[in-house]
Amino acid sequence: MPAIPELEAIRKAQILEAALKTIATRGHANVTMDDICKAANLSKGGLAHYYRSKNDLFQAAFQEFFNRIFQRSQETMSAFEGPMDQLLSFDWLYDLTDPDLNIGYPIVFDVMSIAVHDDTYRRIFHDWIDNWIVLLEGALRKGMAKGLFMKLDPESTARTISAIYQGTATRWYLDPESHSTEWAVLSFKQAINGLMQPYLTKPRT
Amino acid sequence: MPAIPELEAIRKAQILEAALKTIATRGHANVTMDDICKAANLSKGGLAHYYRSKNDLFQAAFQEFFNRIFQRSQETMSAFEGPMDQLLSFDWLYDLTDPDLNIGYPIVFDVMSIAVHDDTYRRIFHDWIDNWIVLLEGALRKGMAKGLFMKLDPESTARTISAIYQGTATRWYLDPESHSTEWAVLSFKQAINGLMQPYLTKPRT
Amino acid sequence: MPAIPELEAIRKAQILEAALKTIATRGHANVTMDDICKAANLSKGGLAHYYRSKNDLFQAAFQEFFNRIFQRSQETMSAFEGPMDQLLSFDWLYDLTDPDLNIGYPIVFDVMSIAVHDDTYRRIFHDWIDNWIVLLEGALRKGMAKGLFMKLDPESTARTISAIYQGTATRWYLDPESHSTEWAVLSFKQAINGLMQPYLTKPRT
Amino acid sequence: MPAIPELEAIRKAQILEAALKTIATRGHANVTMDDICKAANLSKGGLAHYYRSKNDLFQAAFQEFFNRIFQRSQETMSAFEGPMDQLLSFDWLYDLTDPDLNIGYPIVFDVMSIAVHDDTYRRIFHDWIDNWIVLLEGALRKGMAKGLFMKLDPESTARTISAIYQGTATRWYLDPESHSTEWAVLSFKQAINGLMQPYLTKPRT
DNA sequence: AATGAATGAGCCTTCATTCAT
DNA sequence: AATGAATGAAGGCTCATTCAT
Repeated sequence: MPAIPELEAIRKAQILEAALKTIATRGHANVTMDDICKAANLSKGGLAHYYRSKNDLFQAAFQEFFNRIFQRSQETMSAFEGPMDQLLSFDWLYDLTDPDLNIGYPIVFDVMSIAVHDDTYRRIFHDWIDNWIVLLEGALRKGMAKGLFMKLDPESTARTISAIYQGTATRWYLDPESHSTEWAVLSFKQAINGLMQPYLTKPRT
Repeated sequence: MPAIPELEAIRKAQILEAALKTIATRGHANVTMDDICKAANLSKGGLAHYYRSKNDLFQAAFQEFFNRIFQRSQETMSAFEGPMDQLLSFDWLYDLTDPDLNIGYPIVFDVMSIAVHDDTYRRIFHDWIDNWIVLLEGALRKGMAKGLFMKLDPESTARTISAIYQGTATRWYLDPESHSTEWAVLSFKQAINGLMQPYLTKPRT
Repeated sequence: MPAIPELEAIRKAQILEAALKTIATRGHANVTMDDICKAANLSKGGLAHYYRSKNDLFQAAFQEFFNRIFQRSQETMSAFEGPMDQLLSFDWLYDLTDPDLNIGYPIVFDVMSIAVHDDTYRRIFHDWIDNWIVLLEGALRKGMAKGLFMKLDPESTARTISAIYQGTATRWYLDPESHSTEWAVLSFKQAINGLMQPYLTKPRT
Repeated sequence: MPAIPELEAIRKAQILEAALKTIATRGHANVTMDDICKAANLSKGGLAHYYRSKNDLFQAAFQEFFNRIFQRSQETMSAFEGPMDQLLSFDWLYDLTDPDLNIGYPIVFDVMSIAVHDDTYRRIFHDWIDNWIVLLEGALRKGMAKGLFMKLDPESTARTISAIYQGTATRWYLDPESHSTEWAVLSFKQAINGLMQPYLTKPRT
């Protein structure tokens, strides 16, 4: 009978937060359990009480991160009405003052590099993408229904849009001197332009 | 007075090859010097004779990889004449039977995740991108000069194109079940459509 | 003012039982306090309330075991009348369906191996042996008085008998495929034959 | 190409020696790898170079011990001619100044207690016993052939003799105050008396 | 009386690096 | 040039014990 019933949830949140912050700061390969203990103000044993192993903790932390990001994406998107505005709502990705994003880019790069060799992480990555796709698909379907967008396969198109977002954001994050926010936003707009209004173009084969 | 003057070059190539293969297979964070020794058919001491430290070796290996990739990009591109064909020549990225690419994706993911926390690797990544940009820029300038492409800032456009390539290729590699090669190629074509022939479109603001 | 006055005794019995079962199953070196807690359906703190330390608990458990075994030995022996029958009554040692014996062999092996390096356990072992000796001595004295056994030093002879019992039982337990119960019983009978009726033999020097 | 080809054998012997000495002194459950490193004058890494894990090392050490003991038994026995003298030759077991025996008793107790829960150790124990049995069987067969001993099943009888040896030696070692060497030797002689010359007795049923 | 959260020392193992040969 | 023996620091994990509730 725990004195504080929510203690476990509190501690786990505290630990995951510490883990994400530490991993984002140093990179998952350079993070020790001790680092996380210090960041979480807990002893080794205390941490072990909540997460059996480093692997367990890391997976939980990454999962937690993507849950959070999905939540944010959903909220931000639903703040807009127009389908194109919804697609463009993801320019919140270009704001490093956002605490989620601040840790977000390092985390995403870590997950991708791990996913190459670890199916569990690959799954985590897939799930995040798939969730993202569902959001984009919604906007696309609405836009197509309203005749704003050309009728294309919504899922495929959503995947393209999401890939372009990630491609440009990656550059923007890793080499901001050569890739300004303006460049990123414009690149995206131009690219989906060709995607969403192709009836205006002479399509190349 | 070495018996075989080129021995050093031979050994270094042998070691770098072993390192790249091993890193690509297991991920840089999981590779030990012993792994590389075995792959290179050399002893610890033998390896140490050519690369002072793990860090030195890894940097040299990653650098070697990007040199190779740049070489390949350049060669492949110059096999084409038309500017658009040159831009599209990078669909060799979608062939995992290519030995460079087979290790390429894991290496790139590793480099990006390290680059977040290590300026040396960030520089390696930058340089690769910049080299790539120069190639793309060349095709763009030619296309613009010939009136095939709208006149835009060539560097900025090259960066966009390269980012889109990487964005779609990333998805294609990490989740091939949901991202077919056809999807990747088509996504790219549609995206640069909006980019390269905007005079055919009513640009959105 | 405890609600149930016998609670302490109940809990201690419950804990000792759990400890013995667990130690017998896994070996004392592999048993954690947590293992015992689970077996006893008690929490760490609950257990600590009754036994200050692991060492305390283990000693109490081993002591409890030997008390129980002595009790059993005494009871079984007194079910017989004839001195030789009493000596032979210890063939209850060859019945692993007996719950005491089931845990008994592992416990005895553990105690002996600990006793080598720990005087407290050595004492526990000694006391058990001495108690056993007293029982055997009784039968021997009676047999000698009745003229059934040759007159020898009763204690020394009791120790020999007990040692032979343990020697054969050890083999029987650790390698039953090569040491059948019949072998054990017969070995014992033959051995004490030479011991108890030496007047029938031409003693060797 | 090692400078000293026998280095591995030397180091392994040195490590096994250190391990046996340490285990015998403190008991296997209380021995750390560090203890053994110190006793072997090697660093942790140096030790790991020769034995992958604690488990590996311990098994090798115990195996080494029993090999040595068997060797000794064989040599000692073959120094005698007469079958009975050969059976009695094992009274070298009652000499703790013997360096093998000094560590031998603790090792044997450890092995038995581990064997209860670990089949590998059970096997080690079995093999030792079986080797011992072969030696004793040889003497028995010879004695039976010469008409010195009653004709019994040699293996079964050898097992009885060996069990009695171990039974009495165990007491002698663990409680020397109550079990003198004289007691042990005499106990053994009397016991096998009943075993080997039963034609002189009125066998009990 | 009893819980279980928390501590922190201790241990096994891994591994980059050094160095004698 | 090359080997591989040896070092020792560092990390993940276990676990007996303590203590607030």
